Amino acid sequence: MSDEKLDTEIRREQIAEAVLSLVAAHGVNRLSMARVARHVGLVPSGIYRHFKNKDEMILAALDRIEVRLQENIRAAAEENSDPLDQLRTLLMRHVRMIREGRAVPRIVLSDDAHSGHPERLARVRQIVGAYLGHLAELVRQGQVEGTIRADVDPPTAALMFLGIVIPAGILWHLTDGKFDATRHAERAWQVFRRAVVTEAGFTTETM
Amino acid sequence: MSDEKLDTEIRREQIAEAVLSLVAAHGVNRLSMARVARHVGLVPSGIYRHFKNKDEMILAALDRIEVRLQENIRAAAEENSDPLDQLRTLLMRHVRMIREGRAVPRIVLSDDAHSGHPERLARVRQIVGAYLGHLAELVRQGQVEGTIRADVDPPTAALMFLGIVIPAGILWHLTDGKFDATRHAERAWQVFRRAVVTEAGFTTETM
DNA sequence: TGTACATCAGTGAACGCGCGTTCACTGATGTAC
DNA sequence: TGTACATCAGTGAACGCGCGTTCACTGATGTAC
Repeated sequence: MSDEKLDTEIRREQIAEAVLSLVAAHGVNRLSMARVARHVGLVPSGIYRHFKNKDEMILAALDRIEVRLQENIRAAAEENSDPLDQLRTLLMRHVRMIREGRAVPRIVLSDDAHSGHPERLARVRQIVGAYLGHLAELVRQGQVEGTIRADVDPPTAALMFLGIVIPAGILWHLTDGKFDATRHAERAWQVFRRAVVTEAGFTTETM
Repeated sequence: MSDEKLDTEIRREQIAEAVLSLVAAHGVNRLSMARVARHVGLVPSGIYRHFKNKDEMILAALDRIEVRLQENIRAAAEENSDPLDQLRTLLMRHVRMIREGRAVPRIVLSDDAHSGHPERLARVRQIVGAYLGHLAELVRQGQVEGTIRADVDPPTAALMFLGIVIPAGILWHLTDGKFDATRHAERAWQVFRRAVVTEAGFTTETM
């Protein structure tokens, strides 16, 4: 099939990326060892040189998802100092992730596909939990700095923030990309922002 | 297996309900003809007396989901006159649906499981679209009556409303029911309401 | 009320298929001498 | 610089399994006479 022999570290990365792009295209359900193998130019059994089994292969893909989410958070923090601006940047990055394939939400949110695979479920729970924790921390920072209302419960706000992104992703996918996720995110952000911002935050910011 | 012979109409209902409860318990992925058959006391091939194939069986389950959603809307309209109160009632009914098994969101939102089944996808799109339309209409009514801000885009508000429910359902399921969806819904509702209500609506309502 | 018959829900064996996984193998690559 | 060898990524045939679906059948039920 392929006449090249590649180092297992390179292959592992290649395979994990193949998993992400196949999930983006066809969903977790239709992910098979044969498809993944074909995508990287191997024969199905070749995958087993690099991963013990399908579960471990998917766990490797989850690792990469975690990295991407952390990169988002870091980039948002670098580009903005104000927590509300960081949230806005994160929102737009999420929309881009949705439009670029939706692998991340698709693999993270299809609990269905993970049921019966406790390790995967635990990993997803951990990734989502950590991400929500980051978001809540941003809300808390905004409260300390006085731009976000003190009476907002940070975990609630964090989940509501995902509540802009997740349904948008679902609708985007349900309509084959016809739903305008960007426009929804922008409009929803205005509404969300109005609900959590203080007068101080309102006057000092532009968006 | 079963010594009873039942009318096909009764069986169809029974089977569609079995689909819903099995999806609630194990997800769309693990739904098999054999499981459904066992659940209603039949042998797998027995299902084919009542449905042409698996797809048609699932479409029948989708019909029942649509009915339940419409019942929710009707009940909310009967219990409240004010659109904002109707939304709040719907929210709490959604939370109850989540806690009672999550079959509705699970089957509606697992686009994964529907990919490669165009009829199912189209039906889900139609059900979700109609439901969002109802929600947006409630927002519009509130604007006419002056309790909801005129500058809120009704479809955006409708999707944000689902943005309270959907992530709550996902988290509830991801944590095996440990996440308190009711509390989240109540807190998120306060935030959502504050973002869309007018001063008139604020003073005339209690919640 | 009793009998013959048509209907049709339920059965169980069998099918082809795609799946995840195994295993003995091949042969390219890098290393030791 | 050239040769022998160990390593190990990739191969392809084979497996057992659960799946959706089919089909000839059985036998309970309701109806016509």
